[in-house]
Parts: sequence; C-alpha cells; structure tokens
Amino acid sequence: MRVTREKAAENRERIVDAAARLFRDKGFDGIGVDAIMKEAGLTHGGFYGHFNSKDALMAEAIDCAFRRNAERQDQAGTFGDLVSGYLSEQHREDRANGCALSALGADLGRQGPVVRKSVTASVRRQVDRLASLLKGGSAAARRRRAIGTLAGMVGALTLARAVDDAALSKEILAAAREVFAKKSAA
Amino acid sequence: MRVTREKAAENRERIVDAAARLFRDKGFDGIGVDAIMKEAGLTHGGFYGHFNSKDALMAEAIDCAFRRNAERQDQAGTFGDLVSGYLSEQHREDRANGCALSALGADLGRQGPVVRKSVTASVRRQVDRLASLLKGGSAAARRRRAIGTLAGMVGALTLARAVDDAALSKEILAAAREVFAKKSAA
DNA sequence: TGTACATCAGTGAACGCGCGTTCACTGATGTAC
DNA sequence: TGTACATCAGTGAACGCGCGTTCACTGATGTAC
Repeated sequence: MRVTREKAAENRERIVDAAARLFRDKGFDGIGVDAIMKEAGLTHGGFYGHFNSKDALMAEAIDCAFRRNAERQDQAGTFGDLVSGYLSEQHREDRANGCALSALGADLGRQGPVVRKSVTASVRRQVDRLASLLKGGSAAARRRRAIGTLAGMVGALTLARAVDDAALSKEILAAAREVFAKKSAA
Repeated sequence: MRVTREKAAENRERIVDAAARLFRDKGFDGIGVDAIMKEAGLTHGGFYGHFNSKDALMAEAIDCAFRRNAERQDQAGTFGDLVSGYLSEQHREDRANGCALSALGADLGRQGPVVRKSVTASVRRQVDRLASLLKGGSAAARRRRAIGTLAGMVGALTLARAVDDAALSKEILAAAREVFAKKSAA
C-alpha cells in the first residue's frame, strides 16, 4: 500500500528517530532492524527502501542524536548549568534521550568511518561550546579545561550507570558536579 | 582425549585470559565463544565443560581484567604517574590489555548482576587507590577529587578512542593529562 | 476534471549466516585391585 | 608395580534461534492524456 511522498518522508524520520533512541538505550548490537521498524510503526520489510543497511541507519541515527542534544544544550545557560544538567540523575536514567557519547561509549571507537566522523564532529562542537562558556585564562587554557570537563562528564555518567550500587552512583554524580561544574578559576 | 587435571585447569585459565583480552578489544558482542576458544588453542565444543554460559565467562573475564590492571597499578608510583600512564597513547592503542572500564564503557551498564557487581568493586578500588595517593584537603575532598579524576580518565580515553582524527585524539589525552595528572591542591 | 496506467512505499514470507548451545564420541587419565 | 576399567577433557558435527537482508506481491498514489 503506497503512501504519499510526504508520509514516506515522515516515516523515514520516524525510523531514524526511533533508532536514535533505541540504539542509545540498548546499544548498537542490542537492538535489531525489526524492533526499530516496529517502534516506528512499520514492518521490517520496508526498511531497505529507506536505508542501504543497518550500518547506514546507525550513522544517521547517531547524527540525529547529536543534533537533538546540541539543540537542547543551546538553551542551557551557564557553564555550570550545562555541566550540572549533564551530571544529573535524570540524565543517568534517560539513556535513550541523553548524550550519545556516554550512551554508546567504547562502542563508538569500533564503528565504521561514517559514524566515527559524526562522533568527531560532535566532540569538536561540544568542546567549543564548553570553552565558549568559560571565562578567564588563555584561550588554550580554556580549551584544555573544556576537554577535561567533557571527559569528566562522559566518564562520570558512564561510571554512574555501570555501578550497581545506588548510593555510589549518586556519589559519583555529586562528586563530578562538585569537581567539574564549579566555576573555579581556569 | 582427556588431559591431566592440571592441564585442564591451565586451559580454563587460558580461556578466561583470552576472553579478558578479546572482550576488551572487540566488545562483549563483538567476539564469539568460537573465537575465544580458538584463541585459547582449543575447540569450541569444550567450552561448556568449563563454563555454564557465555555470560558466566564474561563475568569471570572482566574480573580477571580488573585484577590484572589492579596488580599493574600497584606498581605505578605517584598519583601523577598513574594518571599519566592511563592517559598515554600507548594505553589508547592497547584496548585489549588496558582498563576494562574504558574498553567496555556503556555496555557495562547493560550487563547482568554478576558483571555489574564486579564493576562496582573495581570502581571502588580505583577510587580508593587514587584517593590514597592524594595529599592535602579533607578525606572527603580527596575522595571527591579521586572520583572526578577517575571519571576524567575513563572519559578522556573513551573520547580519544572514539574520535577519528589523530591530532584531536592526541590533544584530548594531552589536555586530560594536564587537567588531571597535575598535583594541584585538592 | 476524469480516466487508465505506471510507479513505488509498505507488507510479510523466506533466505542464509553466525552464534550460543548440545551431544555422541574419543582416547588419555585416574583409580581400584 | 602392573592390569582392567571407569571417568571425563576435549572434539567436531549438529541444532535452533535471531537477525540482517531479499523478494514477490499489494494497492494506494502519482502522472499522462
């Protein structure tokens, strides 16, 4: 049953959107084309009318995830707000809509060139954004501190999610907020 | 062909050892029982004489990986040495023998209770170790800084491996060393 | 505007491969005498 | 110490399932007149 071109384009978007969430939630290997299509309200057979492969979807999905998060961060005000929001328990619980770097972590380094390129662009963007919110010190020092902060954010969230003890998880986030979100001198 | 009990125990160790390296290198889903057994010099059929499931091996393998790294770190001298070593390009290249937290990252949070428990114990141990190497400030402040440092280490290595640009990867490690390895006041 | 036909988005069955797991078998080891 | 038998670590074929991918088909949309 053919649908309008408009509707088809909307379906495509829904697939990418579902994939962006499901990949972050379950990992690239934790979710199949079948489940993604079902989540998008379609059947799996139509998948290859929209994408060449699961890999191609992974690339688009991660791009989508990065774009969404970038838009959201554009709203967050200060350096401290951005870092604290990232290191919140809410973000820890919401892998599906959170930062793709911490949701997919080490697996990103094992992906193909298209995904890696997207990751690299996103890391650059996030470093620039953090650096732009810092004051004081040389530009080089601000950039160094931005990199360290991004690393701390990604690492702390990863650890807070990996650990099976609620108190320790909470402590990790709180300590990281203390260390990274404070506007101490650069 | 039966082998001596001694040889069988040694074979078991070789399986765990191979798994510990291969899982870190390729990810839990990136390597199969077949390949692990081959790496250990055996055929896949014998696997279930040693382990109940691939999951059971994952738990033992990650435990083994953590133990090895803990032993190695017992030798590293100062706080700065430990952090700099972790944030070295050599460590970045050697996923298979490096830190399991950064090698498996977000996937750890999706594992079963046995793996998670092992991860939690390792995180605790590493935080304690880092805190014990810090001087100055209250015990609580040292612990906070230890947590922040561990997060920064894991995050920076993850990012350095995820990025596809050699210069940026190098810069991330260098910046993280600058931010985290320096013995600035707590 | 209406009709006839071509197009093509989506469906659902099927394919093929990889992988975790099982099993009958082998033959060297371990044990009982 | 030597012999006979039971045990069991490892082998390799096979099973079954899931998953990425393909394909013939459907029927509504888009287009040509």
